[in-house]
Amino acid sequence: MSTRPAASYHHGNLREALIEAAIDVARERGPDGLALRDLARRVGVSHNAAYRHFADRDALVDEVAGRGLAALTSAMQARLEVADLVGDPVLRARRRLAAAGHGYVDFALAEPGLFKVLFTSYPTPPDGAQGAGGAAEQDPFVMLNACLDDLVSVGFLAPAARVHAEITCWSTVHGFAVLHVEGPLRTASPADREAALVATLTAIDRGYAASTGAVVAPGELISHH
Amino acid sequence: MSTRPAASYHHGNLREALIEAAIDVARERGPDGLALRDLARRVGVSHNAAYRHFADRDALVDEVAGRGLAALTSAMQARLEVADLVGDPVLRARRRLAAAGHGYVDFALAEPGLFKVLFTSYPTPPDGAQGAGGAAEQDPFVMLNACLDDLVSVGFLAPAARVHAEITCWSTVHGFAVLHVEGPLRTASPADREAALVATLTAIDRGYAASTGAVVAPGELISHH
DNA sequence: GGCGATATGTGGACGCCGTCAACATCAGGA
DNA sequence: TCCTGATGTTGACGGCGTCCACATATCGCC
Repeated sequence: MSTRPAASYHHGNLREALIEAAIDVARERGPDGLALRDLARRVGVSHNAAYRHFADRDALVDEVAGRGLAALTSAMQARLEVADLVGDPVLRARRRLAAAGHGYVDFALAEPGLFKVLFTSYPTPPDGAQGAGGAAEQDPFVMLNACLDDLVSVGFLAPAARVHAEITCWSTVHGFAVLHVEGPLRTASPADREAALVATLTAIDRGYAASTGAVVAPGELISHH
Repeated sequence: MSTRPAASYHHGNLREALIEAAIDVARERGPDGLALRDLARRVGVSHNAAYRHFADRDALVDEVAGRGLAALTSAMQARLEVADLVGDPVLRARRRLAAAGHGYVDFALAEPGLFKVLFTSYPTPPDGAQGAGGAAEQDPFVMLNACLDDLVSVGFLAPAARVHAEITCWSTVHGFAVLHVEGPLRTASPADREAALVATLTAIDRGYAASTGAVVAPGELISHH
C-alpha cells in the first residue's frame, strides 16, 4: 500500500502536517513563535510526537527555512521573467538585476515571517552554488551572480567592478529588506518604501554604468507597470 | 546620603548591576541569551528582584540596546575624526562617508552580540532625529545624513541623487553587517570580508561621483593605515 | 497465518523561562 | 516613634525543549 502514503497509521504522515502547520505559524508570528508543543497541539497530536520526525526544534525550523528559500526563489524568478521580455540586450541585463533586487525585497515585505525564518539557517553560498545537482541553480545567490555576469558580457559592467559586486548588491538589497521588515524603518509608508527602493536600485545601476562610461536615461530602469 | 548612591540598602544599586551583567551576557550570547532569571542569579539576587527596576524583560533589553547604540555611535565617531584630518574638502567628505560605513561594519563584527541586541529595539529615525535635545545629534543616522549633506555641499554628490541616499547607504552597510555577522556570509575569512567591504564602499563612492561627473582616482578613498 | 522487529505516538518528568501575587525588610520623613 | 513607600524574597502558574519509559500499529519474514 505504498501508493497511498496518507491516511495510514496513527496520524497519517505527520511530518508534512507539522511542516505545514509550522509554515502557517511562521508566516503569522515569525521564527520566535515557532514552538514544537504548540505545533503538536495544532496538528492534534501529543507533544514529543514531533521527535520521531525531527531531531530537535532547529531541525523543524530548518525545514521551514528550506520551503521559504524556495518561495523566495520563485518570487525572484517571476520578476526576472518579465524583465526577459525586453528587446535591447543591455537594458534587459540592467532590468534583470533590478528585477532580482525588487523581487527579493517584495518577498521580504510580503512574507516577513518566512523571510525572518529563512535567515535563521541560510546555507553558506560560496560552496553550495557550484553543485551540479540542479537544485542549486535556482538559488537566489546564483541568480544574482548570473545577472551580474550578464551585465559584464553586454559591456555595461566593467570586469574590474564585477569583483565583489555580488556582495555589494546582496548587502544593499538585504539591508533594505531587513531595515524595513524588522528594523528602524519598519514604520515607513509603502509609498516611501517603494520610492526609496527604486532610488536604491537606480543608484546601483548608475554606479555600474559609470564603471564603463555607459550612458543611462532616467526612468528607463524600472518597467512601467 | 544622596552623595553615595552605591553600596546602600539591600544590594546597592541593583539596576545598574543588572544592566552591566546584561551587557556582558549580550556580548557573549546575543539577545536570545538574555534571561532575567539568569541575570538575577549572576548578580546574586533572587529572581523577580529585577521587576522592581524593569517593567519586563523587554525593558531590560531596551536598556542594553541603548548602551549598544551609544557604543556604535562612538565607534563611528572615532572613524570620522581620522577622516577629518584630510586637507582637500572633497576627498575629506568622501572619506567621511566611507569612514562612517566602515565604523558601522567594524562595530558589528567586533561586537556581534551588542549589534544584534541593538536592532531588536532601534528607535525609528525620521522623527527622533530632529529633536533639539542634543543627544540625537550623535545618532548614527544623523551622522550619516550629515556626511551626505557634506558631499552635496562640496559638489561631489548631485542634489537629485541625494534624495533617499541615506536609505541606500544605510541599507548597504547594514546588509553587509547582517550578512556577515549572523547571515550566510558569516563564514567568510576576515581578509575576504575586508576586501568586499572596501569594494562596496568604493562602489558607493563611484556611483555618487557619477552623479556630478566628478573624477575619482583608484585607491584614494580608503586611508592607508 | 503468526510473530517479532521496527516505526510511530503517548505520558511523565526535569529544568529552564517570564510573570503575577503575597509577604518581608529596610530607609527616611511626619 | 511610627507609618509609608521602596526594595527584595518566596511561591506559584503556565509554557517551553528535551530525555526516558512505555504503548501500539505496521511490516517483513518464517
